[in-house]
Amino acid sequence: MAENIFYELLNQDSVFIDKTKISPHYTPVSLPFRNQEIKTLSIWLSPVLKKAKPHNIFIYGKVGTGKTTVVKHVIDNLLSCSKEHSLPLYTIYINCRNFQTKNAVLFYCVQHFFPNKNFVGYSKSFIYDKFLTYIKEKELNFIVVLDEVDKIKEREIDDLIYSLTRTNDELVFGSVSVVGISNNLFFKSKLDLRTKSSLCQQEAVFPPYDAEQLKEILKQRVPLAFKAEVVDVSAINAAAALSAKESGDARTAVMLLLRAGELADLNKEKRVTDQDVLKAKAKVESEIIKSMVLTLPVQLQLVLLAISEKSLSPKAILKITGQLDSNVLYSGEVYEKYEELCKKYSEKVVSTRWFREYINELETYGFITTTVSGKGVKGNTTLIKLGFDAKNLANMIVKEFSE
DNA sequence: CCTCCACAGGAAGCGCAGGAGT
DNA sequence: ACTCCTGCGCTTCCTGTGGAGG
Repeated sequence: MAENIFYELLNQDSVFIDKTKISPHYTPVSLPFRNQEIKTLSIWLSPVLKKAKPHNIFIYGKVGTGKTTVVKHVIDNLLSCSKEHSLPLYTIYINCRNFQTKNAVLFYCVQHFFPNKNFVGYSKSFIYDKFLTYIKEKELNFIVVLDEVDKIKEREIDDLIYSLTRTNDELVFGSVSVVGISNNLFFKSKLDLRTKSSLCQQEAVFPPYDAEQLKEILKQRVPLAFKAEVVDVSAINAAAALSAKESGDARTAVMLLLRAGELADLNKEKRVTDQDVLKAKAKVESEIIKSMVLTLPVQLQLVLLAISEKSLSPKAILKITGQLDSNVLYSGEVYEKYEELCKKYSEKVVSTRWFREYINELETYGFITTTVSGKGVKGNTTLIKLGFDAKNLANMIVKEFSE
């Protein structure tokens, strides 16, 4: 009989006892270094316990600073407290990555109110009416958490916030409050002035963790996820230091240890060392890039592929004179490559004008950096430099196209 | 200094999809 | 069911810019 590798994997000694405890999706019971934030948020939301309307709240902080976890934690506390006193509190958590328009958000809420009914096909005004009357009749204190609120389409956001807050004018009892969470610093400046003042009545900023704090967070999680004494102190230190240097992001710190543990299992090692963490780093990085690339529209993927393939070809390295960086490309030659690739994968070719917009977009996403041409180049062109490893990126995208 | 090159980026407009109004 | 309207992605056209080369 052929060997079934699963038996081997199942029976093999693992460094883990419970992998889920070290995954980024796990919500820890205690939230170290966030007591102040929990307290403030609780105070801001506490008016609902007196059936009053809390202010709208806006929370800003980088990825992996515990925003979502803290909010969910506070909401849970609030719910259990209001249940005990049988208060009409109703909360909904929405990740706006999946609901990017005003109607999608309202629709989700109404569907949440009436889980047994199907509202597909009903008009917008009907949905809003249903939303309003439900809150009105039950005299609810309604709190919507809009996570990643910056993902809502630009024109929709003002409308959404306006609709939600306007509801309060129609209510004698009950209320609607919004908790917005964002990791985009520029989000606030894009808002309409009135929206800004209404959404950001209360504001909290979650600072990144430093290396010491990350170390503590990991130390708390490690005994839950790993067998006793298998994780070296140096491994924890390395994971904390690496992610503190990059971003102060607890999510990557946790991911680093998870992947390091998996590497140790794969190599049948009994311990997780700092070497494993270092090896895991490259893996985690490419995972992050991959998830970014996969969410990109096809056309942007093609442009990115053109840039990475062009950076790989030796022609690009030879071409530039003197002191300029060897991996820099002209926008013109990238466009030619892009045209070529479009034909190859039978996709539409966009005009040069729109191609420039694509280039700008890729820069705002951080995939590339661009500079205007200086000396040594005739005319006025944009020089493009890839931010990531060209070979990896190219392989990743090509794989996507040949599914 | 002028002209040309190789673009940047604004303005206007086009075709289409999908929602609103009737 | 039908028109009307609107926003989106894109093209076309155009003016502006700064170095290279005569």
